[in-house]
Amino acid sequence: MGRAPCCSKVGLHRGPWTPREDTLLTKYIQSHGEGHWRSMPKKAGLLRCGKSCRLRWMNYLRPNIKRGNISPDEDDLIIRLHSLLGNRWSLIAGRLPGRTDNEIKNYWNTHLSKKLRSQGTNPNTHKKLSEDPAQGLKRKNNNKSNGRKQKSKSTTTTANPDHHRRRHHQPEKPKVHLPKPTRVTSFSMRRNESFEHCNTSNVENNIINPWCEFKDGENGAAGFLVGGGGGDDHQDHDHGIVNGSDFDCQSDHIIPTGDNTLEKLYEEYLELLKTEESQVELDAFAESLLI
DNA sequence: AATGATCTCAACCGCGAGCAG
DNA sequence: GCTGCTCGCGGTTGAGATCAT
Repeated sequence: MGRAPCCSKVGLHRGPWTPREDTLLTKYIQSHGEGHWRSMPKKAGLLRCGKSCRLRWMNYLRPNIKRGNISPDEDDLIIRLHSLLGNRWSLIAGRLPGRTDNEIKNYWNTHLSKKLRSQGTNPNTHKKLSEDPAQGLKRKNNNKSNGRKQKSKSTTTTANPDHHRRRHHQPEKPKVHLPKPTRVTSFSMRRNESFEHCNTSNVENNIINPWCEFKDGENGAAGFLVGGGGGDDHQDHDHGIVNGSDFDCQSDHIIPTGDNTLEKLYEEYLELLKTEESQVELDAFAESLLI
């Protein structure tokens, strides 16, 4: 890719993972747990850098990762969360059990930003393009494909027309405070502690409603809402948030994306927007994510 | 069927934060 | 407080897949 490697990788494999490498990594982690990424490849017999191992595990090999088939509800939630959080993919992924931030980021860049654009909404600001001085042209962080000639087929934009119509009947959203991106860590965990030491407590506690946690303002707010997403580097275990892997087999009944849970989440979000103090509350909400 | 254009997404990168010494 | 190491995040890349002509 043209850039110098971040560390010495002489003799290391790069590019797509082979089934054998996947097996080696999976078996190693199953018997030794996560963590120690730097030394892991050597111990596992892999000619990969630690970063690559971690990425592969977090995004593809972990149990309970959902692949593809992003539902309209998830679609909707991603857009809503993006309007609130911006490009904080790990936080957004933390709200979508089983999804990784890399997947959501890709999905946003390849599908959702186009969809919003085709609907006359600036995907960066979530304002109507006609009302947005930027007109969706000022961009740096946007999908590079935006600069490309778009195909006339707009299949990716119309998976569920009714669904999107509903969204755009929403009242005009006030400006949402988007805090500067920052690393989010809600509580410390010793680096060499395996996640098994802390993740189970969340499942046992069965924290389900993140908005209650948010309103609560106690540890749970940071602990849960700070969704160190699934992501290519998801850090749920650090934050004690609940996501797909933490849900384990319970995820389907805790946050089934097909039922009205997502709607409930958004309804509560809308309630915030309706109030006069919504800006203050949203600021507080956004900041709570960064605690 | 061939070819070029465009899209998708797995994987890579640099940066910055947290932690230990 | 400083330094070095490790990890996590978000942006970017490019090979392969898909589409249009």
